[in-house]
Amino acid sequence: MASERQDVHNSQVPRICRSCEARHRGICGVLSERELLELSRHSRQVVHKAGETVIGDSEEINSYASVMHGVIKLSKVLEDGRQQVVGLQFAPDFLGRLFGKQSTLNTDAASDVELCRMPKAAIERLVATNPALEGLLLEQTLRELDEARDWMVTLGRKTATEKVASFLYLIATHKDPAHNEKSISFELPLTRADIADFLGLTIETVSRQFTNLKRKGVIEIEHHRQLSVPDVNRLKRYCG
Amino acid sequence: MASERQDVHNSQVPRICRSCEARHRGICGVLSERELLELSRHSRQVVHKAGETVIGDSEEINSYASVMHGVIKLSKVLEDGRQQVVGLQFAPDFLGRLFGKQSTLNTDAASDVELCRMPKAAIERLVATNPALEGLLLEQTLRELDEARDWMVTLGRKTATEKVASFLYLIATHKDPAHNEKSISFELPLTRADIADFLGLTIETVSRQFTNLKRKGVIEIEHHRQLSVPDVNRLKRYCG
DNA sequence: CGGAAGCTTGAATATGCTCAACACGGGTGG
DNA sequence: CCACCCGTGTTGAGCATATTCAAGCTTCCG
Repeated sequence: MASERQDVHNSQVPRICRSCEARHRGICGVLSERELLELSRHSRQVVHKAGETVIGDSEEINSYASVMHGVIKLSKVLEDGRQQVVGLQFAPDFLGRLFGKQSTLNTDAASDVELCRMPKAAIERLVATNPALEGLLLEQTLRELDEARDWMVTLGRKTATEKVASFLYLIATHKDPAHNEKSISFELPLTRADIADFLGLTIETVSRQFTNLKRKGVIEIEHHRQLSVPDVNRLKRYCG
Repeated sequence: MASERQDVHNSQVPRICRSCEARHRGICGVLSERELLELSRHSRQVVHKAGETVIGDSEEINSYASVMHGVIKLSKVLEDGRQQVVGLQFAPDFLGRLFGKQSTLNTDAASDVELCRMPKAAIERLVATNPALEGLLLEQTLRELDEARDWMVTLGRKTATEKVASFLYLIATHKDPAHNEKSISFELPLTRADIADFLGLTIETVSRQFTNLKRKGVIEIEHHRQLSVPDVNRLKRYCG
């Protein structure tokens, strides 16, 4: 699974980048050899355990990162503690609000996570000089905006069952975009609490909707986080 | 108020652009004289009455636009008719999902609206050749994403009163970003039905929360759409 | 004047929340 | 090895908030 990527001129590719997902699909894919070499000199791979905070709200930003492995959870918290998850990021997403001086949200590791951390100034210099990079970030931002707007429909207009079904559908299809199979089995990257915060529900309601969907045969719960969906299209019909 | 802008070489500025808000603050502000001239040749100002659809969901996109005046409402609809407003756009925002082949949402005139419509291909050519334009669009997209995420917190985690207060606060501060005054008076650009669809509530609940806030003295309802807020900071405290 | 659109209000209902108890599994320490 | 605890998840009973359904009001316009 984690086999090393093959480059034509592997010797030219920085060591740190050889087995990196983002190397081809992420932002580094649009960098020249020279740019990549320069950037890699100042980059560092970092690991976070599930639950750890990567960057807290209103912390100063002095680096960006690429998600290499795992799931990142972006969330906002009201003064009295109510929390809302406003985005999930998977490999090879770029992490960090471009041009932001300080963070406006919490960036947490939802699962165990590997990141490739890059200095803020270096990225911003590259964005200014490499239109392809700027274009790629524009496309990611547009995609995130699309996703956010889809999610607003879920938050504002769907019932609890539909919300949970929509979440499961999101995860199921994201894991394996080439979903030619009717059935899918996967592990949830989020706790029930995280799912609740994502859906604007309580833990209890999420749990009830899981058992609800299970009773209807839409999903099978193998082991709390380990699920399978016998028929993805049937699941989709519960998404509202 | 709607006085003509003064340019150093006004003669070089296309006639159609002379009294345009977007000319300086919007996308046209980053175009060269030559680019602007070329673009203006293929642009057309269009007017839409409140309630009219500018672009429907899944319609093919063959133009972008700048908002010159009025408020645009972006919304999504579920199969059974449930609707969610996912964004509002004001002058001088750029309108249209870049690189999209067909629309993924409804674009409606919330108020009477003036747009400057520009051919899709022309804009995309400019984006590809003018990094400043690409940068400006990236910044607008990032701003929209920030707004969408703020709104997700409102949709997912706030009570009906907080939602309505948040909406009023949004409109009040957007009208007059230099809000040195304690009190503000303004006209709502949306009907109760639109507000409900924006907030994920029913019309009735929105109405009840208006009278609720009125009774508490947080707002004064002069004439349905015409409101005044005696103390903006007091309103803010109801936003959760 | 009649009718439609937009808004408000009331009463009954339903959906999801709160509070509380319990189940399960993994880790720690006696 | 067992006892215990803690984190995570499930389930139940009662309750609160927002919805539904229904009626009525005002304003605008033909």
